[in-house]
Amino acid sequence: MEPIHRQPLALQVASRIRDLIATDQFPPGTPLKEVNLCKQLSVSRTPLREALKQLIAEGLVEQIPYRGVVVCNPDQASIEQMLELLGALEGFAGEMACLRATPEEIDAIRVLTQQMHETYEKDERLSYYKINQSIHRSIVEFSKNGELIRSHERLNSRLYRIRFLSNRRTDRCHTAIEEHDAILRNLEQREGLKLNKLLREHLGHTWTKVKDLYDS
Amino acid sequence: MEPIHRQPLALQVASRIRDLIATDQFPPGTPLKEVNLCKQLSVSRTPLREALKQLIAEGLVEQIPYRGVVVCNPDQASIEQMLELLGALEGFAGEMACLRATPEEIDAIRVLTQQMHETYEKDERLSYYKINQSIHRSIVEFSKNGELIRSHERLNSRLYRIRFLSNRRTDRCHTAIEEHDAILRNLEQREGLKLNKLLREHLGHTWTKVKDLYDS
DNA sequence: TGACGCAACATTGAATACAATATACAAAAA
DNA sequence: TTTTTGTATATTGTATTCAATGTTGCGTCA
Repeated sequence: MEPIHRQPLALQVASRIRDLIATDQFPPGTPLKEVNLCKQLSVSRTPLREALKQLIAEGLVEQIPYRGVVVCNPDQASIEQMLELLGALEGFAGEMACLRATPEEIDAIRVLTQQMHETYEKDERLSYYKINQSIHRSIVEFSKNGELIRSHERLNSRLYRIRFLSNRRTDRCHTAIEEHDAILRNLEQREGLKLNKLLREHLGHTWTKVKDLYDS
Repeated sequence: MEPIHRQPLALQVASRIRDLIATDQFPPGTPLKEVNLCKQLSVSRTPLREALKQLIAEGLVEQIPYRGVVVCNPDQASIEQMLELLGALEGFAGEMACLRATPEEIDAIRVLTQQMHETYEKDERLSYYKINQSIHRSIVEFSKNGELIRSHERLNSRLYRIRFLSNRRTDRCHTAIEEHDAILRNLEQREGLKLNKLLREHLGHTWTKVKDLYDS
């Protein structure tokens, strides 16, 4: 039988705060005062503090001794570095996926890419964004490397907000679609090295879009 | 002016436990019982629990609800995946280092490589191990990507113990030395792609050595 | 008028107390 | 003898309390 998974309160609290940051309800710089949050979330300070410790370890918030915890406001350089690393991770994952993905898994990517086209045509920003994320996450999963999957997940969650804002506010661009077609093709043909390069460049383009958002 | 860095108790506790795990004083499977550790470290449960939360986030220990925290005992598959990822990170770091390292920084690698030779000849295992670690850490630093540096640091700390044991118990092998010479050469000549490949292979060889240790 | 110092307040850091849950062992029944 | 069940104990999960530290604002003195 499938065992029942329990969620300690601290983990639930951490997830909640993570979402609040990702959706910009807690924008960068927001001070996370313990007593306030306790009341809002109806938990006591101990599990809240443990949740904050976890978010600190994830790099989503930062703590200054005796000054409290605030939502991180990564500068351009940090975001560039994060995207550079994300590109390296996804590129490597793609390379491994070419070796390890099953035909059925590649089919799944094909379906998602098709859906991406449709949402792009209809200019459905949110769906487009989520499908895009699914594709990238799937490729990483198909690398079959659990450590890689977790590392990618953590880093991606820190970039979620900024990419979300970028997707919503910048003009849609067709090159991203074309790149995804190329990604699919190279995955189908198991061209690991090319796919690696392609994914790294793809993330590089994401950076230029995010940068535009910052500069404006 | 450089601000004064304070160390909250929880961070100090986390560092201490990390060391205890790395040096095998808390071997895998050791249950980390809160009240015991409290007394041994002379702190109360709150900072200890916060420290444990951090170690959980790092993947060094795992927690089962209402069952406590135990030191992780990664199986062969996990270690292989971790080393595979570490290779990808270091390879990418090397590639970036070729673009960004200063001549002085490359000099530093040269010195370390020379020292490595000396400790190898004298069969000074511990020094050899530490210099080897320094070289790899330096290359990653010279990538000038803070995110990459931190990711590498975290993953490396989880592998510290197993690599330490491997270094101590397996025969020394000359290919590792030769590989380091090649690494230095390619860094000097800014051959990013070759260095990337080289570092990935180098970590792959580490895996075979660790695997031998497990199998015996 | 400006700067220094003191005091009150706010907030985090740490410790302790209490509740919930799991495990182990023993007793009783089949 | 074996299995089951209940109870005691140990351990974690959570809440509350106390202490340490930082900040702010006001008053006083130069």
